[in-house]
Amino acid sequence: MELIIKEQIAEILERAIQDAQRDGAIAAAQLPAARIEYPREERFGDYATPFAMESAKVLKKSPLDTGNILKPYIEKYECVGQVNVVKPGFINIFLSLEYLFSCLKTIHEEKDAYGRNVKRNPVRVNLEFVSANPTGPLNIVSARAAAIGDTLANLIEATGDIVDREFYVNDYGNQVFLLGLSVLHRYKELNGETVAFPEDGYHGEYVRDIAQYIKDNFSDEISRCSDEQELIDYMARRAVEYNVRGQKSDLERFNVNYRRWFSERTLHENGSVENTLAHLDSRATIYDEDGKKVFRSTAFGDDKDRVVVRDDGRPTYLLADIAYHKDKIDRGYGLIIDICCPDHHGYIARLSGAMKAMGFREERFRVLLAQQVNLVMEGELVKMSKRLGTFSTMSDLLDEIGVDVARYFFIMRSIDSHLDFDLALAKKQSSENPVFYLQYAHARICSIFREAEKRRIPYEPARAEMRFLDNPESIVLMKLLAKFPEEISDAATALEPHRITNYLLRLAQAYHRFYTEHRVLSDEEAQTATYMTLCDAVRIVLKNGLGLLGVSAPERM
RNA sequence: GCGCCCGUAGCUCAGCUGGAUAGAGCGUCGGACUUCGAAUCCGCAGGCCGCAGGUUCGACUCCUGCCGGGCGCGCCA
Repeated sequence: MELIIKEQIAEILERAIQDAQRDGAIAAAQLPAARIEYPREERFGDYATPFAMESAKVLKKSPLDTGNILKPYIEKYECVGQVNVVKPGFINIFLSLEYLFSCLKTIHEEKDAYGRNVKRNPVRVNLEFVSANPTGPLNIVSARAAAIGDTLANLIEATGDIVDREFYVNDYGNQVFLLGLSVLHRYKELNGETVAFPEDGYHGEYVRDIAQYIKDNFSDEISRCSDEQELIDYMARRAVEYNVRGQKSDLERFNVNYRRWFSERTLHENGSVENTLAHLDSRATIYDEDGKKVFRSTAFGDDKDRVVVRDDGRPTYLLADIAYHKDKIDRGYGLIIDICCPDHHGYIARLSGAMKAMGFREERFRVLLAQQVNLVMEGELVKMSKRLGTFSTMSDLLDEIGVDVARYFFIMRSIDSHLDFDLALAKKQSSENPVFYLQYAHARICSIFREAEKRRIPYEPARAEMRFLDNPESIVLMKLLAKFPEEISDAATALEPHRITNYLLRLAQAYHRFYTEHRVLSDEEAQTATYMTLCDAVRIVLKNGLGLLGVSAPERM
């Protein structure tokens, strides 16, 4: 059974047009594609097409006439209810009650799998997100990227593709050196030495923790370091280890699990960086300038060429990152998605330029920018800076408001918009949070089933009858349930996870409305069976939907 | 100066890739529990979609120019 209704309607429309042409009812001309869209208002219909208007010129017919000709051709299909042709020339299509009723059965059959598609030829997708420097704990922006990335991965998987979640660890270069230097300084302090703190060092309190951790566990190995340089390297390596472990556990707590943690260092050590340079060179995109190697990124849309090897022979960060992305290409992914932080957006042009230079098709590389998060605390803006050590960590946030609320809040806004995250509000008014609204709907349904059990009312979906569902509240609810797979598909292709939170909100709202209007457990057995079936379907979809968001669906609250 | 994101109800934001009379939550005000969970529901009020042009049957949506807010513009990562 085809799950995406919109695609079914599109097919029906195509066939209707062909049939009409075959019968000579409309001209056999080259026609524009029959687009399917959603009417602005529900009362107009479930789906609409502007086809009659768009083909007016070619057909030399008024849109209303075309619409009326097509109407019977569309109406003869089982899943189509009413078809209306209105004012400017829209053809509005309603789904039939029979069809909606049949969707309830589908939901009960598929249960946890409802909404999930199976593809014969799934695309392998690489989704890289968070990829914060291993120089400290994860902050709030990383938390947003984590929620968005993981949810997006869930959505793409639900459409039938295969997603590898990946975290790129920048465990190489100057920042790591500075980290080592800072830790060494704190380490010396622990041993009673006093020296000036490194200028660009990391001031955060956690650096002392790392120093203490190293002192507690690795004193022996430290005593074997022969000089300062070796000592710094050692500190850096242990500190990275410590931080990555911390980041990993923060993310796991947040329900985010990676397929792979990719170390930048390995690219330098196994020759990938050099190979990538040679590869780019072989494609004539590298030139020499003052002893440096420069990538001609302007040939691929960047506004400036970029140095990839310094005059002292050391590769830049960009070259390693290109090597990393070459590695992804070589692993055979059909789609590569990066979610990066707002302060990296100037970087996108040169990287996607490199992808083009390596012959990777443009539309198969997507970079999403997870916009900034302003943490607001009682009306005050909280500044976040790792360097200054004045940031609030992701783990602090989870302590404050919990995983469910945090994930939901980060996902509920479009990825493009800056997010004002009012911590005090999220915590204080938690009972009025949208996430609780959704969870409440779920718990409420579970409660009905507990009540039924108590009263020894059996659950008999087979006895459900369509006639009890012919009322506005049930119809709205069934339409939403039927559209779940379509919502997933739309959100996944647009790479916009926030659409699912909006959808679930509408579903919960429709359910609460249904609940106030209709008594589920009544003396009429067939009606009870019908409404229990409907409620169960809502419960399944809520649970599956919340699952995609990584938010729990409690049975009682 | 250049580039990216944003500007929609008092506040926070949707608006499904150009469609019909612009929506929701919170907040304000007014209603609804002897009955399956009132963490709920119903109703009222609230708008020149930043401004000005352009594209067309039709623009919150696309183009151009301004105004305002945020971020970036390293051979740091």
